[in-house]
Amino acid sequence: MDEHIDDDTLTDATEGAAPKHDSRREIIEAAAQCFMLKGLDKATMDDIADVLGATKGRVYHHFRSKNAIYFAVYRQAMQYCFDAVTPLISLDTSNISKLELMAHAHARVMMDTLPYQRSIRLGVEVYLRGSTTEAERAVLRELITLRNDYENLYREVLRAGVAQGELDVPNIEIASRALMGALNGLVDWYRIRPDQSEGERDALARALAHAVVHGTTA
Amino acid sequence: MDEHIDDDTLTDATEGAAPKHDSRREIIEAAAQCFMLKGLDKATMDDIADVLGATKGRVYHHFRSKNAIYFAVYRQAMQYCFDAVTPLISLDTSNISKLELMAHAHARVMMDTLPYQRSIRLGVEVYLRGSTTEAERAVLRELITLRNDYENLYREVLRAGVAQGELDVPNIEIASRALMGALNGLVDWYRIRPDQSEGERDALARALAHAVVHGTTA
DNA sequence: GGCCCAACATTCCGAGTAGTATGTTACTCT
DNA sequence: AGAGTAACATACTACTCGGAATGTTGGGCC
Repeated sequence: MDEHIDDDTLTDATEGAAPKHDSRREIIEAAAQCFMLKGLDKATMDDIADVLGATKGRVYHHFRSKNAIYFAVYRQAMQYCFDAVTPLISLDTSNISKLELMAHAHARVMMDTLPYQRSIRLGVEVYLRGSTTEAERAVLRELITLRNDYENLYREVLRAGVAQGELDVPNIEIASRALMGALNGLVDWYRIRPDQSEGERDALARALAHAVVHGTTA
Repeated sequence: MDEHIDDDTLTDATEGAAPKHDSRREIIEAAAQCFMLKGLDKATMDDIADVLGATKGRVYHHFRSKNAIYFAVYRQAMQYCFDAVTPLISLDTSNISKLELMAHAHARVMMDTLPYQRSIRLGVEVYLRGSTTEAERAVLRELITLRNDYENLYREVLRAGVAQGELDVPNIEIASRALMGALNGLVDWYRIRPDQSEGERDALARALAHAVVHGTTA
């Protein structure tokens, strides 16, 4: 009767190292593909199932709702970002080069996990407006916090860089927003070309990292 | 029988200076509001009509489909950008200060016409995937071209600035993408606060313009 | 070898919604 | 003044899609 929902279908409590459910991951992957291609609303549960060569039954066996899948995709997308950038913050280099390394790594993640990143870009707050349960809103708040924590990694480096005199950032809050905007915007214009090599993607990431850190002035 | 659709419901051929249909503008305005608040799919035709205190009849009298409204919103959003930035490109200043002025103006437009800018951000290509008519796709291509023309304004200034030695931009294409990404990202985190003054919004735009042009290095 | 349950597949339904068809009003033009 | 029409409102339909209820199967377990 009290209806509290906090099972792993919604919270997806950082499951152990065990592969556990490979099927779950496949569903999340398929969902990310569909969300990227058709949008959050236009992508139907049948679409997701079709990608897997299955039916809705399989999807609903692992996720209780479409929103739960979206949450899982969102969480996975953020996880990719953390995994790529977190190791860099403890590096022993100047803050400016650290910042560029982080930007480079982030750009790489945007390209390498494009379906996930595009999916979460299609409106975090705008998707699910009003018509959601309190349990869902709680998960959403948690995801927003997760994203905020990630952006704080950059703010910290900016702050340290200013303190060290390496960086000149009049407004750290604005600068970090600009930084993330420029980096995340990659998913809007980047297109996967099958003929592009690993080196080309890396050069692209490097160029973007340079642009966001050094700006355009001589 | 040949079914060619190119009336102004879709193309909205740059109508003369006459106010002509004020009702049309009101519908576009209401639609932008709804799209921003609920997303392109979740916002229903009834929602749009409700904002106007009217019914679907009025909306469908002026627009033949929901997509047509979205196109109109998109076009209007781009028009706002052009109106604010175009006059600046003929200014007689250095390219670097011109670039900053353009960025500043763009940031202002993002804030001042937020519903429009947020609407067109909710997926231009992703919205309408496959299930659209050829006539609609033609309009979409035109809108993409429009956006590309706008971004070319910035590329031109960047190119000129590099030629003059004022700017240091290794990759103009990437730099322009980063620039637009940082500026457009404003609509993702900017929130209208009724207590904020004109000066505060202007300071915000100025700070963002500084950040995107000068980067973070000392 | 029967039990049991996870992991699906099948079937169905009802709510919500884009679009249509038709009715109504008020204004203009002659 | 009445005919025509722009500018809506009302009423209705057809269809999609999320979700639930139920059926099926294969493999571990004792």
